[in-house]
Amino acid sequence: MKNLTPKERIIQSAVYLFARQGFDGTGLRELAARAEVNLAMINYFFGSKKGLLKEILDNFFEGYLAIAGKELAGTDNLHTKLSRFINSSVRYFDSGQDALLVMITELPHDDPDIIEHKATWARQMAEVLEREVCQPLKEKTGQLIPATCIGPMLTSLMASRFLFAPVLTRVRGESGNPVDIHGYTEMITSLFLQGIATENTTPNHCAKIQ
Amino acid sequence: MKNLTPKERIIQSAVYLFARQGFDGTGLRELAARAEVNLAMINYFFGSKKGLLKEILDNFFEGYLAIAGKELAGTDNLHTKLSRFINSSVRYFDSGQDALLVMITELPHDDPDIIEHKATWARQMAEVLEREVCQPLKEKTGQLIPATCIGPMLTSLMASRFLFAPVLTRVRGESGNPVDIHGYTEMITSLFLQGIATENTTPNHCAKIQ
DNA sequence: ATCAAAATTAAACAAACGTTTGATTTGACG
DNA sequence: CGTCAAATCAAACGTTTGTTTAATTTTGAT
Repeated sequence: MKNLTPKERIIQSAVYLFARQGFDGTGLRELAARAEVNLAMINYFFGSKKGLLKEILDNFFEGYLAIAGKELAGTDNLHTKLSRFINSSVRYFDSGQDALLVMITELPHDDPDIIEHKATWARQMAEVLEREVCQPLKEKTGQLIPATCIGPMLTSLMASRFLFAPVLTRVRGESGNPVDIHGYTEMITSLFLQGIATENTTPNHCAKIQ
Repeated sequence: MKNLTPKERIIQSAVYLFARQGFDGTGLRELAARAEVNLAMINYFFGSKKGLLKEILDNFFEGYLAIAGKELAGTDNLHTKLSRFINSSVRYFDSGQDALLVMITELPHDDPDIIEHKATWARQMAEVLEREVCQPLKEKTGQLIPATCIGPMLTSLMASRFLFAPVLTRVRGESGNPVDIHGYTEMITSLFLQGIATENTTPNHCAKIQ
């Protein structure tokens, strides 16, 4: 922690605190203390508290969009591409759970400074999905499902474990998470591609979950 | 609005503001002004700001749990029960979008006063899911998928449209939502039960999941 | 009409908020 | 060594925060 630059320490501490207390629920003094930085440095580096939030959101979206661009592009079949995308995304969410939570909890808020910022990222993501998922889906199966539906659905689905994590640890008590991150990824992939199998009589009995 | 009791006006205004600005981002004076109520009445009725939040969360969870209890119980086959549950839940989310957003954005926060409260509701929900979904699923298909996974997955999936709504209106520009609430419900149901169909030639498309 | 309980009010409280200022320290380069 | 810019600091700015107090009005039952 101490080998990081002050700016990095601020971001890291902010992600940690914003995820647990919310953006408005975290004071800059508490943040400065945790980052072991003088209070004034936050405004010095980021201009304002909102500027700090913007940088955090940018960091997250940049990585997420890069994954979408990389894993969904190409001429492989949709099944494979989506499988790859879910794998990388869940790993990305897992490696930066706090940043994911900050992104999601700030998602619905309508602060004019922030919402256009989020919309810009969402537009780019929708573009990729439209081109690499929705179009092929339409051509192959005739399904008309807009990117502005499939994006939120996929993201929410993949994020569910992390979004509920703080509550679930209380629900399950002392026993740890019964499903590891790999099992979780398989669950999401299987669910998204084949749905919950409610019958075993189906000819295509796909991979048993877990 | 004015035919509501002061207490009802406070809750209604709080849900509205909390959904758009967050719990900590909303001041009690702004809230009191919107509810056309004296500032002190909030603490008079709810004890504290947090007490108000608890009541909002209670209202939401009570309705959601009731739907789960009603639609998932019985001896109908899983497919039918889940279909019913998704239908009712999405309608419930849609009719109280703001309350849903408050619930979701407050979900990850670890305020000790609130988190046990949320865990209590989550436990009850997990109980219903375990009994009515996970057990039948195990018996019929051999799938071992815990309620603490399927609950978050289902809830997040159904909530995705509303969680992203404030951003999506900016993404799509002036054109309204291209998918109405009925189409959305069908989408979620189809996805959850059958997955995204990536092929129109169905037989054994179950590729290796990474 | 009376009276106690409930509801409503204006005013004040200390604490915490985000931000700014101006001085001081640091580190690299000529 | 001197210098300039970046970095860091303590201190204070004016607001706003959630909460409490005490007084007042309204209500409903006797």
